[in-house]
Amino acid sequence: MTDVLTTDTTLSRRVLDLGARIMTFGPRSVPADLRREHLLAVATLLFTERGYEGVSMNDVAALAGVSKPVVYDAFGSKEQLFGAVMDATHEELLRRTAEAMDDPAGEDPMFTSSRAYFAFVRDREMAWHNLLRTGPALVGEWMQRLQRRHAEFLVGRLTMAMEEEGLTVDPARLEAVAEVLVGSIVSLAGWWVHRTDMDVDDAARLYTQLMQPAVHAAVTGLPTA
Amino acid sequence: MTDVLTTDTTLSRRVLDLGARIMTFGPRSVPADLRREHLLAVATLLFTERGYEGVSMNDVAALAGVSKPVVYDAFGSKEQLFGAVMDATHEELLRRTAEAMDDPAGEDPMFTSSRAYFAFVRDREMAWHNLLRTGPALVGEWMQRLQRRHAEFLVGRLTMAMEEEGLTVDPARLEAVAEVLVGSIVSLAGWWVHRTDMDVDDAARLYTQLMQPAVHAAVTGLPTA
DNA sequence: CAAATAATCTACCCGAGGTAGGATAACAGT
DNA sequence: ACTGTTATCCTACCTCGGGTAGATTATTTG
Repeated sequence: MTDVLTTDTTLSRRVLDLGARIMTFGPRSVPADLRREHLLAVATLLFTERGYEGVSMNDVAALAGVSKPVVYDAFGSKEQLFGAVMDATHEELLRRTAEAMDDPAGEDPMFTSSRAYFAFVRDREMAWHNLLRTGPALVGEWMQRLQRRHAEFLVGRLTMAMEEEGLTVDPARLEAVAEVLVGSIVSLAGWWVHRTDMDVDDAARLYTQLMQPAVHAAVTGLPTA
Repeated sequence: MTDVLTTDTTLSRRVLDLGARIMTFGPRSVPADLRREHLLAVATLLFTERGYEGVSMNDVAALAGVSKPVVYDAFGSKEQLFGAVMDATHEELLRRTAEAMDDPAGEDPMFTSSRAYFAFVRDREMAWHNLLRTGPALVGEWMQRLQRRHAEFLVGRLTMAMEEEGLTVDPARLEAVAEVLVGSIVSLAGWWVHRTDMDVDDAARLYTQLMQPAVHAAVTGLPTA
């Protein structure tokens, strides 16, 4: 509740800059888009630090030096405000990966873009966690726990399968494979569930066709196939 | 608010059964575990139909024919109640995929288990959507929108890459690949972010090594490699 | 310098999560 | 059977936070 300007300096920087520009307007009445921009910066800062339910609209208004209805005028609701923050943050993530794709000479774009992705996650860890992964914190974390559990289960299975064939694989790599398998099936299911032209078997076939090679690659250690 | 017993007959069935067993206790005072089981069934039903924020603790208490503190006695908070519901549902999902893995003779376990997964999603669509995917509904849906957007972006890129090499691929298949790529990188990043022994490049290398073959498989159409 | 419009504030509503404290039922031991 | 203890349950309340009504003040336009 006291000093908020702890972690992400670029975020607080932005808040302060916009705050300064607003100060130049004498008593009050600031153009709507500037206000909006400022509020967005403030909200991004707060949501990043404390997550969705850790921040009240009063907090946002207070830190922006303004009263609540101003926030509601600019963004219609808390969810829309949060959505705008997510959008902006995700936009930056996408931009960074896109740039990385065709940036240097020769390097595999899949490698460079995923590197950009991981780099973003690392140096904006709070944002990634509170904005892009677990919207509303506690329940979101529960969901991750479930995925984790699923992944652990798969690790067990994979280990068994490996042992049967007398193969040994780095455990960390197995974990990674499991994680990728869970993430991709969840994601694929979300895409597939609204398609009427593929039945369950089609989906399973597709999934297997896509991910089987990934598992294979992890086990044999071949870079590309 | 009126009839709740619309979609999932097995859920409402369970609620009614437990309700009946409770009726046999004359005036009142029902053993704690039975109460708990009943409440869990009621909550599962409601959350499945209306999602996390569509259901109040009052709703749960009312449909269970009981007063609010009873619910709070059994499960400490709304989040814990929802968590218990998630746990139980996810448990069933896991059980079904696990059974499918080593069930029949000979078939590829990756295929059979993923088929079980997709089958679950199809015939428990509300549960999958409201319980396992988007905990708190509206914001969760926003997150999915972002992933969707990311996937669409990738579809564009993949299409370009294909065209450059003079390849043509079924658009639906491209979408599936994109979905799988996004889901797996999100998931892998969530796993990796707490590891100190892998830097950004390691992560990107690993991801590329795993998923490159998946893309390749989609393009060439080879089932397994 | 009015009239219309934009920006802002104070004061409030209300729904929902959560709890305090008491009442009633079930059960134990004597 | 009676009494003390424990388990179950309810009524009545608190509080916090999202959201809004309506008045107030600034800014622009004719």
